[in-house]
Amino acid sequence: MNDVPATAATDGPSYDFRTAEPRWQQAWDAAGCFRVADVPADGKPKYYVLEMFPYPSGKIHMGHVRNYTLGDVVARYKRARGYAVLHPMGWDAFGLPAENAARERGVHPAEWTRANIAAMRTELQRMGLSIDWSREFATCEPEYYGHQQKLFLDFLRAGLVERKESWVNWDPVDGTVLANEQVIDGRGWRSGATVEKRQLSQWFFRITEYAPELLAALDGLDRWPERVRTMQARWIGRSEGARVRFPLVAPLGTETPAEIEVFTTRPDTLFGMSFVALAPEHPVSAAVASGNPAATAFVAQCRSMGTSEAVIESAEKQGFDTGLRVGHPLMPGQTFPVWIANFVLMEYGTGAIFGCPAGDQRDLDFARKYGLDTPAVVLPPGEVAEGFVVGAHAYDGPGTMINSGFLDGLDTDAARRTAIEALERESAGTGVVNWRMRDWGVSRQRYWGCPIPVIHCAACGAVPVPDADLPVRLPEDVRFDQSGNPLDHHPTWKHVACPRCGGAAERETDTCDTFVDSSWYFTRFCSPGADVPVVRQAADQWLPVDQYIGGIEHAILHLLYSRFFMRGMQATGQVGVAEPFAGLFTQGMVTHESYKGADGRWLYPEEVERQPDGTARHVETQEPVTVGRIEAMSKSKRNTVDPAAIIARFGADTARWFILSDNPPDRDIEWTESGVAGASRFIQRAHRLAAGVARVPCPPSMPGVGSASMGPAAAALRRATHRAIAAVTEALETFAFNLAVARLYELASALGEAERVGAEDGLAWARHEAVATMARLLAPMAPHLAEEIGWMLDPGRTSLICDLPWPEADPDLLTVETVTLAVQVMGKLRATVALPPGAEAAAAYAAAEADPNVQRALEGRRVVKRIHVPDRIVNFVVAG
RNA sequence: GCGGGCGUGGUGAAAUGGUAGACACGCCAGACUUAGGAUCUGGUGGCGCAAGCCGUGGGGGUUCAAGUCCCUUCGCCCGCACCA
Repeated sequence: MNDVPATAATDGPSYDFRTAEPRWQQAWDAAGCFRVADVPADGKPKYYVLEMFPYPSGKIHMGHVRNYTLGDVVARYKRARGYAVLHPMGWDAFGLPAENAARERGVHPAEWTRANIAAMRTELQRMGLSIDWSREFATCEPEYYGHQQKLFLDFLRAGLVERKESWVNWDPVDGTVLANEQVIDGRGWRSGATVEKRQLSQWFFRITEYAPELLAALDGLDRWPERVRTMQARWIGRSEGARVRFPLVAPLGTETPAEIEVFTTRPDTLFGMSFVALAPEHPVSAAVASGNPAATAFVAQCRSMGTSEAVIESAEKQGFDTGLRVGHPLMPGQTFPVWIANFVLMEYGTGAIFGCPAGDQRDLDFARKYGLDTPAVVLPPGEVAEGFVVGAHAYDGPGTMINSGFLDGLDTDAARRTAIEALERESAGTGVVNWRMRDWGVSRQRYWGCPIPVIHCAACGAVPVPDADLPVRLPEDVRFDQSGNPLDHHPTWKHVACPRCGGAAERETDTCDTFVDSSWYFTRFCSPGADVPVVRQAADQWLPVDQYIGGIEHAILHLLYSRFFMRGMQATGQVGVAEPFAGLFTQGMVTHESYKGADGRWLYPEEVERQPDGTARHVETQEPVTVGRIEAMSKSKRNTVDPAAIIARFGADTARWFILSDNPPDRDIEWTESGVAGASRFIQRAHRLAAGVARVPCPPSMPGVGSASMGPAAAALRRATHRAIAAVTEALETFAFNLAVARLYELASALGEAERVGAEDGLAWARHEAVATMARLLAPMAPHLAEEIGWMLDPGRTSLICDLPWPEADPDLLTVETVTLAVQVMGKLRATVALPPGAEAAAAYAAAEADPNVQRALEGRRVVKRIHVPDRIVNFVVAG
């Protein structure tokens, strides 16, 4: 069969993504390609792909484009590999920005949120994501948060929720509690008011119950980044040590404890004690302050100091001598002073420490400043006990105990154990494991959140809302024209009858931290329409999430809370597994140059044009522009590029292709005009190559590889095609999407070369095979183009590319005719030789030695050793 | 301070201990043209006419062979942090 000569590639229409992309999106939708059942019966293995769901701010940003493109590549690839793939999308729709919009623009949070969702849904759908949109939900709708209230009550009944007093950051102007992150230099981030510490009654999830398990199970999360596991482990913060009680020599009265309990990881150094230091918020500090203006002033001063990094760094150790003294359980008759110190944290341990200046630099600085003792107790290896004194630096390493009574002569570890035994014998302390993590306070004095389903009754206390009365709906008619929580100000909403006694009672007006909403949404996706939080069968089918993808910024809180929530849901029988996310991938950020105008204001990229000489000018004014750092896109720096504009101008496939190319997905990527243009050119080129092939009908039969009926160019193209299958598959399996892109560029180049060969036996068939394969390999990354190419090759087809199985490489075609071996002399490259694959060592040496360059390098030298790595390298080791 | 990561061409980056720089951007030269955000071809780590020499932040080591493994040092980035 004769091939029709290839026509020039430059004619014919260019790829019109503007019509093609919506066409294929509709085709996928009409065919229901990406829908799966809650409990499928098709026997396929399951794969649950999830990207962190977006907050509906109104527009998608490039971080979303990257996140959802990465997830879509995985979802489409796994689907082609024969998995039943669950790939849903929803909205993390509660939160403060909606309330701010209400205050600033008078639009109701619900209205604002729903409009944003509608706008963002359209933008996401234009990306051509393989999402089962029938599962979509928003956390702000009662159909979601009502079930969350049910979970809250289940957790309450299971003892995983409790109400307790706690210190909070209170913004007196906004009338609300602030998270630590919302307190900036001691002031509320919105109001600017000085934040007060208040003790409030709050609802807590008892996440500390699971601290040991949340820590231990990290080891099993072998498809999580090491970094994230380390961050979580540090957050949970397990440390072994002892609690030690020091009796007050003269107790302050019956209201105040008669002893001070400290936590220490170094009970071995108890004989090195020089003082006790209390946190300013410690009850004993408060008791001292109540009768002592100087102490009161000191405590107030500590409280006013910010907790920001810079402040801590520069803050000097400061203390206040209370005049109190404590006894020592292991040193009868001795007493030590009790100080209040600004460096002791109420949040960690017991809020009190014993100071051992010899073993802790902080304690040493403090002791030196206030003239306290600094007894040495640990002798570092190689030091002599006689005359050993504590110098400028505390020693916290291992050593031998001195000046420590019955511990003398023991090494540090043995002393630790012996000291704990002694403490326990004296009933003065006990060995304990201390955890840094604290319970999760979820009460927020906000309107736009999930109402906590509890009713406060003067007679019955906090009474759960009966299940039959769920959901507790947010009232729609609320006002945002005064500070504080609108739910509190509502004239009627909170006034209800007590479900237990029928008396007058009040609803809880606090709403849940929005982290609660995102702690179980992935379970809801398994059965989003159910009238219970989750259908157990559906949850068992899909969970855990096989691949979760999102930003590193959620490495701790969101992921830890979700891990806790799954355990709670397991304990209450909702789900069967404990870990929500079997695989986690944290993507890098999308960055861009930043620009500053002559007036010092940030400029958007579209306001700036680069000059040929590398400088930049304002598009309109032509004033010079300063090119700033390349950093994460952010509204404040205005270095953002709008995905909707990019998709309108270049198409979704171009945006997807660019965001996948160049950089590995876990690294930051710089968005550049030239990069996008390059991606766009490839999309057009691939289309053009396919069009050139589609113009010639595909011969019906496949010529045998290497047979006389197949020419060398055809054979080479077939090899390139099958190498591409193997290489792209490997790249997609390992999240090396940038390499998958590179391998497809190579396949396109091979097609281009074949195009120039002209007529050759078998080439037409090989070109069809190459293009058809390229379409399928492109499909996870540039799905619209893939469908378009598939359609061009076979306009009458009824199947979609996205429904085809993943191609398999023919092993016979992965072999090569010759391999190039590097020939080294003493490790230096001297030549390369071409040999058939699998050539024996003798043949390799012979070929190498025949090379003139090698001969010159070996001349006059004695070969003492020859190395042969098959198909790789020959190395001659010479003497002289 | 603690923890993690990263240093490779003009740029983004590749590289099971085995030819450093795949692929792309940019640049250079050429071809073509219905001048397009084209397309196609060739070239492009440095020095050198060449043979060749040098080259993965610096220094040392292991090895026939090191970007890769080990030690050390410098620089940058991210996270956490008065954690007892």
